[in-house]
Amino acid sequence: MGSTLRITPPEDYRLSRDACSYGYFLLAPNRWHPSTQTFTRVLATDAGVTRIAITQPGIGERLTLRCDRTLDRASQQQVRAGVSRMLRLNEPAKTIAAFHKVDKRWKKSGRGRLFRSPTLFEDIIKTVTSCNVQWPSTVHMNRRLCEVLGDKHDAGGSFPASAKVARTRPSTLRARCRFGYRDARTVELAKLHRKGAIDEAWLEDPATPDDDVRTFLISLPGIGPYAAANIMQLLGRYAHLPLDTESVRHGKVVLGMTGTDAKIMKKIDAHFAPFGEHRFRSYWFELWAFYESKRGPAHTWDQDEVGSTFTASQL
DNA sequence: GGTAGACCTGGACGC
DNA sequence: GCGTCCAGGTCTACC
Repeated sequence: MGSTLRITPPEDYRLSRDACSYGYFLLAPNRWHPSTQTFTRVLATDAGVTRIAITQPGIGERLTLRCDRTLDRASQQQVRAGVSRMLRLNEPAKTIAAFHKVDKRWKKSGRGRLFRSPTLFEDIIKTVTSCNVQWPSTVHMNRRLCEVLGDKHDAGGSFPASAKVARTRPSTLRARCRFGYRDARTVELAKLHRKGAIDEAWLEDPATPDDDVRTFLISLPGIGPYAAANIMQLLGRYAHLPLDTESVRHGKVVLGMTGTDAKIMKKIDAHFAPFGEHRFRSYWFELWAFYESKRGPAHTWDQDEVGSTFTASQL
């Protein structure tokens, strides 16, 4: 008999739309179940590891979190905080409306929130695992990382805490999690996080300028311009675009751009400039709409199939 | 400031 | 089954 928690989301919140909005919802330990429209994941708390299952009966209605073990008050708070961060429940309807005012294309569907991880550390590591590989490798690295280093649960491992990764040998990440040359960089990132050198409050503080955040992130091992821009959107800073080969494909195929890859990236940057501080969301939902036009709505995707085949060249 | 090449892995391809 | 090539972003050395 486990605990059941309930969270009241913003009035426009729709779980199937807002959870299935960014690729990380497909990465371990996250799992979306299309047949029941349920999100599950194994989550570590100070009191132990639990599997949570999140459902919502309808738009704006309360989210139900079913945990497979009974949680004490402190653990309940940790679960609530993690789920709130992951599902962007702190983004009220009015900030989404502000985005729709700038980019009216998404007003009807209501898109605006982007899925992320329960912790910044997980977002950073997931970003590193998405660099210089195709999607199936990112899927594999995250699954192995949870299996090898996560707290064990019948439903799979949790995402490991920075303290655990910091104690891990780079060779373990390389040999057992297929991290390749990202091994030492990942351990170094974990050490920096564990000792408090990555200050989430400062990074999320609206008073901290974007340029300062970007400069800091690029100073971290394994983080370059693409990864920094991606982590910034995960932090809620949407003014920069993480430009990669996928952006170039989008520029060519959807926007009809021509020229070298470098020129197309500059054109994309300029193309989305009018959306200002909402730039990334306009860019991303355009990409997402393209994927959904090929594969159907994201909340219907089969996770195993998408995990093994989802690459831009196959769309 | 710009650029070439190395870094790893997994998949595609040819033999 | 084996070898080769390629895609992917970051980092370093070099101009």
